[in-house]
Amino acid sequence: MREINGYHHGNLRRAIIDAAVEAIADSGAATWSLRELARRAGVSHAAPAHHFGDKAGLLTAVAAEGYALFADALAAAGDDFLEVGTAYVRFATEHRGYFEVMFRPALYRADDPEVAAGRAAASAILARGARTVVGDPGRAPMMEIAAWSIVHGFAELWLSGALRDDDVGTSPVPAAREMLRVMYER
Amino acid sequence: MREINGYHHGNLRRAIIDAAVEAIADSGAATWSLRELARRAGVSHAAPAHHFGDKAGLLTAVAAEGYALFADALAAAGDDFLEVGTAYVRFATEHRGYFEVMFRPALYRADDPEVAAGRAAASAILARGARTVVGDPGRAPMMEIAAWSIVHGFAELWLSGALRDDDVGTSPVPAAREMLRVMYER
DNA sequence: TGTACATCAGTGAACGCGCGTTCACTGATGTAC
DNA sequence: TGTACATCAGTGAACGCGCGTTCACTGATGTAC
Repeated sequence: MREINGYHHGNLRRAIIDAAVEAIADSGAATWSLRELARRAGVSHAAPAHHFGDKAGLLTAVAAEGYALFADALAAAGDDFLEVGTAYVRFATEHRGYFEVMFRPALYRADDPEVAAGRAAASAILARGARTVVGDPGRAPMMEIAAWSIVHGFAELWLSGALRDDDVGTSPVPAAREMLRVMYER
Repeated sequence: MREINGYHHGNLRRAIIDAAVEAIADSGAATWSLRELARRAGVSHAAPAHHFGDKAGLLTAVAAEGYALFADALAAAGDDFLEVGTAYVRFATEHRGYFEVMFRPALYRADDPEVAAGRAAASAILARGARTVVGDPGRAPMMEIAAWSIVHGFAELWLSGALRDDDVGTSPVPAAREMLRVMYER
């Protein structure tokens, strides 16, 4: 798997998080045990607890890292909501391991400061993008929630397989872009 | 709990499903064991396996019943998408135990015929409603997916607690109706 | 109406297993002198 | 440069526990005669 130079792993924390994200993408956030994850990462079964305490601690780290990556991905898309919204769906589908944890706060410690900061950053960038498709400013708050809902809903529906029969299953990102274009382009 | 007349429970299947839906609404679909559920339902620990085989079997029954209830709830809302969409969010928030299972097909046997029938029924009613807010017929397929995404996304965001800071948390149904009005009313 | 029997929903003891947790230990690395 | 020591990431054996599963049994109900 990863190179191991001697007794110390060097990147055990990294290896465990990567294994967790991979396992979640494969089969959900709750199907595996810490021991199974340790096997997957090729480390001793006591290592995950050593670094993260318990499963919630590990998933808190996954959520924190996920929100940071998510904020970066949205920021890189610019201001235009068609681009930001497409980036939202791209992140969800290409990093479903992170995404599935991030939006299931019962799995982790949602009040963790690093998680909260990442979530706030992502939320601000998304809201900025959403403002570009809000017409009447009096309707802004609801239009922003609608914009968030549409990209989030598309992502969740695709991840759950619900859109697989609608010729959207194979390439969610272009389909999402097309949906946003049809919906928002004037 | 429920009345038990003698040795035979009479409604053990019902009691187990109800306990499952309640447990899922409380803390997610994967946090409990069949033994814990049996304790909750006040039956012997072997009873769930007796009726459903395993957890996937039980969750298949939950999904099947959920889709049937869901289709009924959507049908009762009529044709107007503002009503159907609002009913979608109402069902998700008032029956989150069912809803959370229905859209996580990894938890159950998604190819179960009863599940498939209920899902098809619900989908048809939702699509009929969505057609009332599609403008240009050439854009219909994508507009229908957008309409589904917006109500599904709102429901998921509310259930995950993501909208709790936006003054939407306490009463999701009126907020959803308002969102749909702002988005779709001409 | 009464008896005998088949059926089957539900029970509860027993099992082997994988789990999280604990804890003494290992050994690589950094620092003081 | 060399030695001694502290630190700490990571190990692996051992534990008690709750789990799913099995299986012989219980007892309520329906049916045949």
